[in-house]
Amino acid sequence: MASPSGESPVRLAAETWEALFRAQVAVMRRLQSGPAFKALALNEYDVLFTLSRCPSGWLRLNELNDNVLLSQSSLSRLVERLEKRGLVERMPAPQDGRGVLLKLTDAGRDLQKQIGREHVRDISALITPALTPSEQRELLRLTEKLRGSVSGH
Amino acid sequence: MASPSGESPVRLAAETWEALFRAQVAVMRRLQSGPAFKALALNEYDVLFTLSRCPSGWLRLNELNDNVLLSQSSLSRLVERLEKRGLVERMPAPQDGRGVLLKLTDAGRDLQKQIGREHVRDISALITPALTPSEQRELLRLTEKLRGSVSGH
DNA sequence: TCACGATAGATGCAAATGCATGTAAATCGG
DNA sequence: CCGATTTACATGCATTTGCATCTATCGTGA
Repeated sequence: MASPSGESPVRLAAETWEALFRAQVAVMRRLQSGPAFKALALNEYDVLFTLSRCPSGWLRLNELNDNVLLSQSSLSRLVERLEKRGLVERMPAPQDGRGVLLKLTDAGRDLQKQIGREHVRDISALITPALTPSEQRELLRLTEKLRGSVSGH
Repeated sequence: MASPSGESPVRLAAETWEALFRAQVAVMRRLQSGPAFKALALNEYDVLFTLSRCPSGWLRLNELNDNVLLSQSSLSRLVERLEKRGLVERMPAPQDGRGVLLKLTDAGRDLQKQIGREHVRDISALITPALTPSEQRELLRLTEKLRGSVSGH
């Protein structure tokens, strides 16, 4: 408890991260206990979700890896599993002989949509009673700003 | 892209969670690439950290499990590993014959402090340039509020 | 053009994780 | 007080993960 947070900038930053991380754990723990995660693990759903948001439909494996908290090799095998289950499709990258392009199959898109709907419902049930719309917008703004600063080198 | 976020409450909540989660992933990815995580995996450090913050020094295994994003069985084995490495000590719970109490050993406390220092430095280097102190305080407040609402049933 | 270093992804292997289940102790209902 | 249910933690086993390494391709400088 007790976070004076009027102290050193270093301490404030650490407390802020700690709070962000714990909130993420608390929400995630609740989400994972729901039925939406039976069919697909978090990281697997995350890959389908990211692909579903991709405008061109195709995404490079290494780009995917920036979004997901997984090592390169684990992502490689995760995608291999998704392919075996018929949820994603692979294609060698046209401009780069090393690369691999990924996209959702129809089955993958359907599954993502279905889980996504449940997911959104669960999230809303957790967030809406916790924060006012105005607070949510502020949290959205701050976390986007943080992410932009951190991943944009 | 495009998050008008003036739409439905459900959509706003989902976008807020998405942003929070991605920010967490982005920061965590950077932290894990640092040298502070060589000695100890995230979840292992997290256990030592939580124990270090515990006022009485002793913590029940199931209480620990609320803080960490791990299944009960995984936490059980993680603690077993930490004990084998001499970082934590176990004790049967006095009031409850089923329970197990945990505390840091001196070696565990030292290691936590050492990694914690590096950790705080890395976090500060990521957060401080991203958000003003005032923004950090607001993010801290919002995430603590969210966590309180979610974990407090 | 070609040797060299960097990058994308795959793979062997050991370690970590989760699910289902087991054991023991606590709690509850009658 | 006793049997049934629940809770806390441990364990067997299959799956997932990460590290180190490998192969193939790309980019670069001489």
